[in-house]
Amino acid sequence: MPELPEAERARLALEAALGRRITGVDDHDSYVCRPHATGEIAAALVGHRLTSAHRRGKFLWVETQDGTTLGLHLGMAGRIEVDPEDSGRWDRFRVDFEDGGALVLRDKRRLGRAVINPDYGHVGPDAADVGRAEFRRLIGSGRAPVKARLLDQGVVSGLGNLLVDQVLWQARIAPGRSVSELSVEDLDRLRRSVRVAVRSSLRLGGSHTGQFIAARASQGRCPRDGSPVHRARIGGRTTYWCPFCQR
DNA sequence: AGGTCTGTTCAGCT
DNA sequence: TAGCTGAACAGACC
Repeated sequence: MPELPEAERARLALEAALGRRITGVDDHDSYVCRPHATGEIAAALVGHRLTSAHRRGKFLWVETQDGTTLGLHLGMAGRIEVDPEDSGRWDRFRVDFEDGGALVLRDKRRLGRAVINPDYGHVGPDAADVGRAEFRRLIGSGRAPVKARLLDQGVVSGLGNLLVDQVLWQARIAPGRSVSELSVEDLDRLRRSVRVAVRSSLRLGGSHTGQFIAARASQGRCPRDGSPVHRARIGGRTTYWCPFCQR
């Protein structure tokens, strides 16, 4: 379920749709395609070809040769399928190509999005390559719990609930700590953990591959020191951490 | 059976 | 103003 690594997999899948002439678009799902009226996305895309596929954090977009962009987001349960073998009631958005293939946003929960010329100006730098100075400034200001701040896609984009717990465990920082209490050394260590955890999850194939996530799932013990893992709601999300090694 | 959940956006509070 | 909560989406899983 989609965090940065799943979004990157989707971006790779989108590359298979490039260069092919669009002959039809099914954009009738008014929730997934809001704020567009039915037919608006079709009118913007039919007759064109997609030329490139991009991603920042969990936000995806493809471009056509005339400069139109189609923004896509996987929500909590979405997948991108190019040339799917079947179709069904979970296909919330569909682009058909002249060659008979298609690009589909398949999403049981309907939390995915398809938008023409989306404004992603509010989306922060990608978690995989956020710079040190930028990270210090964006994460370190204010008083929010550090977990809530890391989940804010406008600050750094790509981290979801699972990755953030993994990152904070690696950095040995308790999720409820206020960012105002973090030293520059804390912030730099946290940034290293963000980059390491994200790159590792990309390599291993998903946001669920972190070492701490296994302990979390089995409501077990900290892989580092064996302490019982605590659970609480922080930043509006269920959060697991080791109260012994995370301070 | 009812509660929870890997995401985003927005309204409404404090 | 920053930051929180709940609603909306709708199925899977405990």
